[in-house]
Amino acid sequence: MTSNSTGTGQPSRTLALLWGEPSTARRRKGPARSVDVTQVVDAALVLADEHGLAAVTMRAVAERVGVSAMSVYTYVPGKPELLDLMVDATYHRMARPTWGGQLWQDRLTLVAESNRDLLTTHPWLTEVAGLSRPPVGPGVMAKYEHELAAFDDTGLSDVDTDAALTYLLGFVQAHCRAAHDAARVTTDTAMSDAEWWATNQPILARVLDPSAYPRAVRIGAAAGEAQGSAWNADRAWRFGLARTLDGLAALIRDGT
Amino acid sequence: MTSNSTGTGQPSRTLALLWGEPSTARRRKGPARSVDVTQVVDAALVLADEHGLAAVTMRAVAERVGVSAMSVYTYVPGKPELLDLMVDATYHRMARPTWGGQLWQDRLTLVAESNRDLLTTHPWLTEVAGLSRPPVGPGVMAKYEHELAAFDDTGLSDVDTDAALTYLLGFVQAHCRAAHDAARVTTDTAMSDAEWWATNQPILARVLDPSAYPRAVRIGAAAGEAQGSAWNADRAWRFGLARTLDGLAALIRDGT
DNA sequence: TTATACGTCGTACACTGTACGTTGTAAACC
DNA sequence: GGTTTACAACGTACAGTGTACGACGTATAA
Repeated sequence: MTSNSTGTGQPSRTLALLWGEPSTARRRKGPARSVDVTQVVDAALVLADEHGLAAVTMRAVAERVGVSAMSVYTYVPGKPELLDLMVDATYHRMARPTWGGQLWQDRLTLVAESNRDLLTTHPWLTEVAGLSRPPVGPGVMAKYEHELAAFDDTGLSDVDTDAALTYLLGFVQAHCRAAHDAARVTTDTAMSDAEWWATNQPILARVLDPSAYPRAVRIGAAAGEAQGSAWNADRAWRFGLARTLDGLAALIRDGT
Repeated sequence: MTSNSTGTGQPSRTLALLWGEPSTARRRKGPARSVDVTQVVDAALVLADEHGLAAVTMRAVAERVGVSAMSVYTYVPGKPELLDLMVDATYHRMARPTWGGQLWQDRLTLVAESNRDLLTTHPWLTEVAGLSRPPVGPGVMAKYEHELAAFDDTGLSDVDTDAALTYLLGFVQAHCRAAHDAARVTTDTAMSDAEWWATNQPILARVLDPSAYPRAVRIGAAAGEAQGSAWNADRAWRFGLARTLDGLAALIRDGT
C-alpha cells in the first residue's frame, strides 16, 4: 500500500465505524478491549498533525495507543479505513459559526477561510486522496450541511447550490495543496528559495533563453519580483478567492 | 519513501538531466551505457499510463528497460527525480496549437480543455505532489510559455497574467483530481455506484436523519438524481469552467 | 463447569527505495 | 602496448511498509 487512498474496504463496516456502532450496549464475549476506536483515530491524528501523513504507520499508531501493531486491526479494518475515520473526525471538529444576516459574499468567504484554516492546521488533509468525495460520516455530513446553509438565500437551485459549494471547496483545496507543496519543497530540501536560486542560477541562465521563452522569462521574473518569491500564498489566495466569488456572482443575481 | 513527491534531490543534477547535459559529446571512460535516460523515463511513463503510478517501481522500470534494478540509479539519482523527468516529458509532448484570432474566452477554454485531456490521459499526474510547482524543465517551460500566450491581448498585467493562469490551471487540476478519485473508488472497490448504494442503503437510511441534516439530505438527493450518480464529471466541468471564466472576465474588462 | 467467541500479540511475507561492494570494461596515460 | 583508472552493471542486503496467520489467554453464554 503505497498510496494514501480513502474510501476502499467493505463500505458497510466503514459506515458502522463512522457512525459509531449502535450495538455498543451489548457486552461482547471475550476479554475487554483495552482501548477505543476514537483513541486509535486520535493517535493517528496527532501523528499526522505533528509529523506529517508519512508518520502515520500502523506500527506508530499502535505504539502510541499502547498496543501491538496487529491489535490495531481489531479496531479498524485497515489503513484506508483509518484514513477515512481521520478525515471525518477532523471535519467533525471544525468550528461551525451560525450564519447571521451577512451578505452571501461574506458567508462564502467565511466558508472558504475556515476550510483554508483547516487545511493549514492539518496539511496532511491535502495529501489524502479522495478528499473531493469524502466518506459519508457524521463529520462530513455536519460540515456539508453547515456549508450548504451558507447558500440559503442565494436563490440558487439545489443542484446549483451543490455545484457551487463543490466549486468553492475545490478552489480552496487546490490552493492549499499548492501552498503545502511549496512549503514542503523548502522543508525537505532544507534549502531556502535564495539558496536554490543561487545554486541553479548558472544553469538556468544558460538554459532559459529569453528569445525561446519570451513571455515565460519576462512574466516569471515579474511575478517573482512582485511577490518576493516564486509563489506567494497570500497573494494567490486573495486573487483566487476574488475570482471565485466573482464567478459565482455571475450565477447569483440578487441574493442580499 | 511513501509519498510521491517531486522536486527533491540535488537540484543542479536534476536540472542537468532535465535539460540534457551539454557534455554528451565527450565520450565517457568506462563501458558504454546500455540504454538511455529517455528510455528509462519512457518505461516509467508506460507503466504509469497503463497501470497507475503505484506500478512505477524502480524494479519494474528496470525490468522494462532490460537492466537490473540498481542500474537505473546510474541514469537517475533517485525516484523523485524520475518523477520530475516524467512530468516534464509529459508536458513536453502536449499539443500546442497556435493561437489564432479567437476571443480570449475561447483561448482560455482551449487551455483548460487541453489540460483536462492531459490529466485524463495520464491520470497519475493528479497523484504526483508538487504539480502546482513543477520542475523547471523544457517541457514545463514550453507549456508555460504557450499558455501565457493565450493571455496576450487580455490587457492583464504580467503579474495578473501569471496569477490568472495559475488560477485556471488550479481549477483544472482540482477537477481532474476529483474525477480521478471518483473513478478509482469504483475501480478499486470493484463496486458500481448502484451496488454501493444497495449495500449501504439500510445503514444510511437509519443514520441520515433528514431533520438533522435537512439541506444535506435534500440537496444531496437532488444532485444525485439530476446527475444519475453522486457526482457527474461533465456537469461539474461545465459548471466550473463557466464560473472560472466569469471570474476572470471580471478582471478582463475589454479584451476581444 | 464447560464451550465458545473474541482481544492480543509474535512471527512472517511480499514489497518498497536504495546503500554498498564487487566485477568487468573501455578510455587515458606512460 | 601495458598499466592505470573511471565508470556501468549487478547481487546482496537493510530498514521500513501493510497485513495474513496462528497461538494464547480471557470473559461471557450455555
